[in-house]
Amino acid sequence: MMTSAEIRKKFLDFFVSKGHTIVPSAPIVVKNDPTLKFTNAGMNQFKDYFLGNKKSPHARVADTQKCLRVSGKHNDLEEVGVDTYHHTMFEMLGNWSFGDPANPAAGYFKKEAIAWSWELLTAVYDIPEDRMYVTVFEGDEANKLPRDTEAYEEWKKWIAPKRILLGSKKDNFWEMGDTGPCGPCTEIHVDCRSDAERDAVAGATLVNNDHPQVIEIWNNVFIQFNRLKDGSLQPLPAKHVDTGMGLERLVRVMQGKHSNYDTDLFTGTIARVEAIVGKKYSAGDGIQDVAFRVLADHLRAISFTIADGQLPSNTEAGYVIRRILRRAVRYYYSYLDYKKPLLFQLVPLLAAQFKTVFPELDQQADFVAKVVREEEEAFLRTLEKGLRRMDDLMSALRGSAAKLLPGSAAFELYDTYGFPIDLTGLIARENGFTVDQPGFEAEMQKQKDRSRAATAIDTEDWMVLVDNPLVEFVGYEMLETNTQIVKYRKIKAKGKESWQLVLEATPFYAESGGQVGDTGILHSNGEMISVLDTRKEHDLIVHFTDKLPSDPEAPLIATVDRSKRKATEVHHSATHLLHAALRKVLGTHVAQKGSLVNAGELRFDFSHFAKTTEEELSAVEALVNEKIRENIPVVIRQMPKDEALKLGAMALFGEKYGDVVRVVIIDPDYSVELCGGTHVGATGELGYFKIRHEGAVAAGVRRIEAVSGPAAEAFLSEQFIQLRAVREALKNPPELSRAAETLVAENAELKKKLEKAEAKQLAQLRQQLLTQVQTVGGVAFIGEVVEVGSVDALKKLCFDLKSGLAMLPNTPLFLAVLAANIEGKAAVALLVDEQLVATRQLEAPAIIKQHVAPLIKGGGGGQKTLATAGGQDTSHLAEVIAAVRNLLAAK
RNA sequence: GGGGGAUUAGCUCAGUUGGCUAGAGCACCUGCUUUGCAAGCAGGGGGUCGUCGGUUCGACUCCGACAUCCUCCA
Repeated sequence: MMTSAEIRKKFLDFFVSKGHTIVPSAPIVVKNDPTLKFTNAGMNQFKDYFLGNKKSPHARVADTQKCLRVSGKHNDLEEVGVDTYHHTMFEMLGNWSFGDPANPAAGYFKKEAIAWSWELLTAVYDIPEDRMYVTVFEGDEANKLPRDTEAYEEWKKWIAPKRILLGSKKDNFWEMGDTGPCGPCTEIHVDCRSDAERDAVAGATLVNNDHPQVIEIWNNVFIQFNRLKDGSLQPLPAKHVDTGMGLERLVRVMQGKHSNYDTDLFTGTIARVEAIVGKKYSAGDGIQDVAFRVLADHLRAISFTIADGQLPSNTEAGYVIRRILRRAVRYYYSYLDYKKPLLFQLVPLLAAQFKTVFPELDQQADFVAKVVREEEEAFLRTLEKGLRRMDDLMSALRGSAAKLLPGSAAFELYDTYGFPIDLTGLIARENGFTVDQPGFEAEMQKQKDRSRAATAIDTEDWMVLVDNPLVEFVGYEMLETNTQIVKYRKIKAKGKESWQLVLEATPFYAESGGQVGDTGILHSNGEMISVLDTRKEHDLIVHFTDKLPSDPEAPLIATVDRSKRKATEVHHSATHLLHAALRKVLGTHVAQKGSLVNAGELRFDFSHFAKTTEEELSAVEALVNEKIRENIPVVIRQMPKDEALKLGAMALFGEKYGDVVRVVIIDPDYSVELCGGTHVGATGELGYFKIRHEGAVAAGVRRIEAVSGPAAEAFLSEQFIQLRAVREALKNPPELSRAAETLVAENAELKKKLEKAEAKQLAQLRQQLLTQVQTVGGVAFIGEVVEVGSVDALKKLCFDLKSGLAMLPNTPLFLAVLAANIEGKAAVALLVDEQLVATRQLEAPAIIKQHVAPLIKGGGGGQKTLATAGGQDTSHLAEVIAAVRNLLAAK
């Protein structure tokens, strides 16, 4: 039996023998494509070739591509692991031909693609012919699409006609979007059922019918049309082949298994999980078996995505990773009864398994495991919190007859505390409750509607002014150029209208590699239009503006905001110097994990396992500043990627296949990086470099915030001004920090002394008041206007009378009222004996509100035995005392 | 980008219509007790209640902005 590694290798070897170049898998995380967060098909990294934006350096290419699918019509995250053949992360084997009308012999089309598919499957992989079916596009009159007779004829050379099935537009016609390159495809299906089953039901009837044992393994797409906005099809001059074969399914067929999880791609992980949790996987439909499959699947998605540079987070792509990871935790927590971090323990095994295919995981295995562990621990804490909250909710409802947990409560748990709904249901059932599921769904829908409404963007069609333009970025050399609009479109978001423009030649740098997009001005016939931002869409440079020139076709002068660009370049070059310095000081394990470069500062995230010490940061700063003073010229060169790597260039994540790269060299022995950004001419332009802050952003990831150039100057001078102000405030002491410490300590001591003195004064006042006790209506009464410094002191004084009054002989009941003028405002405190409250309904807050507050023009309240009041009028304090006294006498 | 929640002692958290003299447990310090496993008793220190504004006689509490963290949705 062939191992998965052999099967993968035979695929690649086979296409090498057919003149293909093998390219590495693109990262699973996608940059510069607003429509896509993750690579979800083998063709993603070649999109620009199909769209005609770019020309491929090789006509024939093959690879195995890491893909991730978590949503879409055929792949819902919640379904993965429930069945035996859907995955979040999978490998797509593919072979491509990029047609070139100028050199048709370099590529190939249907004839070769079909013949080679057949050869590989039958001669190399030995899959029996009588288990295979192929489908061919039947045509679609409504869409004016012809039947793919060409593919049909090619297949007839190899396979019995009864095994060639016709397929509908849904299954056998492939389109990237509503417009653009498209074409018919032909799929190869394999029937893996037993002979008895195959005799009973004809395989042909099960093709494309979601049968778990009759599965599609290979799709060959023939891109031959371009669909226009009006729906019509134009034949493409350059025809392409785009194929994809899921490795996991292929291996399952070759190894004769009924489940992808029984192949050697997954059995290692499952065995390790069995050993850790002490339970057995039995390949069945039970929830425990689902849990094993979920872990085996999700581990791959999480590990490879983190290795490609995407950390779990609460937005966008990072959030997808977090969700996958949490789903895995949920399953082992609930169904394998394992309450500790588990996934991270599996990372080394997976890394070793894929060491030769996707070495990036093995190279960062420690880092990935650390990130996963941290994330697991965080979620387990969240679960604990949720469990506590659930207990509260249920004990509040315990008395109710229905034992129904309201949907709003379940949603609150989910939405605010991150507590998964299925776990809520599980625990509710264990406690004899049910969850109002429809109520939950309704709340969820409300949230979705709200979010969607807030982000609704209405994008109109591109208005194309120039066909097949020469779009070019000229901003490396100049900051101003004559140009014109090539196409534009209107965007509506949150009731605001804005415009996106594509220019023929543009000096505007589009946000990329952490460097922010340029801003500036477009001059058109005396009109000035502000460019608010510049961003990339695939390889298009899109300018964001708030209006459109009155004549869109008029020539333009495009001018970049020079000072902002300059300050940004300073920070970009500083980032390279910093990166190199970190590797020199901390070690070569330092790898870039994220970067932000703008006019005001730079932010650099990198992998490192300990806090960077003061000494290390100083050393980094010193090294960068030394390189600045050396005034090293910044050399930028285009060269083949291999040559750049030989030079020691740090290959950053986010690089796709493509031969020529741009390399930024600041002293070949110091810093060599692949980079598309803009830079200063020589390091001396940075002037000075200063780290402002260092901290952690995630497990094993540190962040440095720093400034250079004018921003550094401004930062230092601001710090200096502050320091001078402090120094002056402290009367220029010889040792500033000591003086400040002494001052703080002295201040605390004085405060304490003052408090003591005030307390003593209050004690004296208290003694004095206790000698002035009168008896009113059989109650010991103190009523006095006093002089104290604060409302708190008055309250304390009044409260302290309690112990003295309680000790008076023969007078078990007491009442005290004190009034004071505090900084021009009236303050009153009233103390009532507990028994007095009970027997005569003399509640302090009531007295305060009804009898005291009106006299001082204010309000008040408190507890039954002690209440306070405040007011603006201090002229009736004596009357307050009299009023309370009269009230006591009357009761 | 849009919601929800949180921020109180070194740590984990209470604090119910605005007015309890800002609290508990753990940790810390002192003393007592005790030769034993997460010891007991008594006493004590420690707080700009995230920041800044506002409302009010009075704000930990209400309102607004900001910051940080958690969480869901897009």
